Amino acid sequence: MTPSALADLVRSAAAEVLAARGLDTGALPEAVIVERPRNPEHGDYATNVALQVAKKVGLAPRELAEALANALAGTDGLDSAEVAGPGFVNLRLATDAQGELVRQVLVQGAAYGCGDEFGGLAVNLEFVSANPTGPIHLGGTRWAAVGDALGRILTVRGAVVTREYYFNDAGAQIDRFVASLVAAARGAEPPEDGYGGAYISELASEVVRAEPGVLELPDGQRDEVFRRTGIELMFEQIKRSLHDFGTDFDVFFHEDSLHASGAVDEVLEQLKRSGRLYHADGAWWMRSTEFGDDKDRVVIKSDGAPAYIAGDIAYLADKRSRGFDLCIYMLGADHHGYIGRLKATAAALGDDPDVVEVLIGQMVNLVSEGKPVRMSKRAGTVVTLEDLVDAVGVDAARYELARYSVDSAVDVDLDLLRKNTAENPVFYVQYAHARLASLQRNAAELGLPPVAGTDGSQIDLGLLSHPREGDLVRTIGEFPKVVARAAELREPHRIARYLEELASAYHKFYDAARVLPQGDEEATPTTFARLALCEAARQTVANGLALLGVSAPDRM
RNA sequence: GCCCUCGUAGCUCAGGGGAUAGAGCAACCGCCUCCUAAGCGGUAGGUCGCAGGUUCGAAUCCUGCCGAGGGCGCCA
Repeated sequence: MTPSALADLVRSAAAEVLAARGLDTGALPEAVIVERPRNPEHGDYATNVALQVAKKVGLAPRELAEALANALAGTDGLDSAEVAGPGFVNLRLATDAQGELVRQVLVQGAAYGCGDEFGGLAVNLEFVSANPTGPIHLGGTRWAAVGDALGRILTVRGAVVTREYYFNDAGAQIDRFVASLVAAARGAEPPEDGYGGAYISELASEVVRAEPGVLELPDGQRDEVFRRTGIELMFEQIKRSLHDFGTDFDVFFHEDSLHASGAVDEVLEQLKRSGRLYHADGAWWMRSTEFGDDKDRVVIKSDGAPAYIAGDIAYLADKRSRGFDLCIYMLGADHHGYIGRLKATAAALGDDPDVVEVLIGQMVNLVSEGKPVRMSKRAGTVVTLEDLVDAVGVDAARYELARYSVDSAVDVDLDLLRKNTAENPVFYVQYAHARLASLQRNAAELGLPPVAGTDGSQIDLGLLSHPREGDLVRTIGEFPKVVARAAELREPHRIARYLEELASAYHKFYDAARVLPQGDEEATPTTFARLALCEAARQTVANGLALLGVSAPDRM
């Protein structure tokens, strides 16, 4: 029995109890909470529903719990239902009903954990979007790992996700980037406010190699060549490192294209016509305060040039015109002021502000010798995506960055990276998968029929009666709920934390129970029941790691 | 000054209305003639920043304060 089936069972029993007493069944919560108590004495599962509704319907919590327990007692698949504490009902499943879950995982395979509560919602997920003026640094790397995982998680819960990267390839920032390239190519010092890292001179040489004679062109033409070629080379480098990191995008959107196509002018005209803009102090302002922003925003500067936000407005309009129901932006904490502005933009465009959802993640800090290291392109202390991957590999890097809530700032310890340490929890999880894969290999070598790919109907899963077996089954059973919750809250780290729990439950089981026959022993029904359980565990670990974009190795 | 996030074991962090607050790492003591010891068991380690409030019940929700980080441009 799955946890959700159990929850349904509890809810209908509770409804019957209330109805039998002529009480309002509407007092019941939509989703009854059935959770796994941390104390095993409190049963396999426990529900607090009696505590939640007793007051509403005017009953003592324990009295209601008592009635609920009586109604549940004797239900098919339940071994016991007992009242405890202030009004909890503790439940124990019959072993065969519990083992049924293993069969479901075998049948569902890679689809175990999927759901459809998003029902085809078209989601635009924009993340990383680092400026194309340099390589992806650690902050961007965090979003690459978390955003990619979120995309996978939303997808398996029924959303149709488009992953998008917004290149800010217009404006003064790019001008400085180009000027820095030109200076480097000419062997000059980088300009004030320019970029001076080693990658700049390498890029500059590449431009010269690709376009010989560029330095002899008149300044205007020369800069144009550096702009076009330099940006293109930088793009390629960024795309390549993201791809190598396992993060691919459906759309790389160029801010420049919004200006070139006239989309910016068009949307600004539209806003003027609809009275969303006003003219003051020589500039055009958006009335964003009317839509909850802190202050009105300049969208056309007094020199006539569009402000940065103008591109954002046109970009959102573009996303909506492409049919997205929900536009998610993943931004760093230094952009939290964007929330109000982007939502106001949606409102100004005549949209529901809720089509815009901004996820703010805290910063990634560098630590060395216990002290924070300030990242600086000039000082050469920028750590890039490649640096991280070189130090620990893609799997460890992705896992490490995805296992923390984005609400908490992450400290990356440079010394630890240099040590190439094996202290990362990713190994704990991957090792569980490798052990499980190894079990299936060994079973095959013993000539046992494979469990994977069958529906397990020939196997007596009621034999899984050891406490460690029950723990493992129930932990596996939590997976769909965890994925759903991660999708709902946009919190991929829940997957990683769950996997650590699952790996732990497996390692404990493995330690306590022998799976394969030893020596001259024959395979028994228990052998097959355990092999099925192990295959269900392996499948679940593999599905979870896939959501994080981390490999599930068969050997380590 | 205003806004956002955080403050939980020595360290890094989960848990975000439920029962005796958890994991990894670090420390200490045990466990491989046997399916992968990158594992398992045990010991030790806590005023969940502080003070009020809401509730049958608060680490969790609300208010204030303290501390840390990040924002508050006609920059992008």
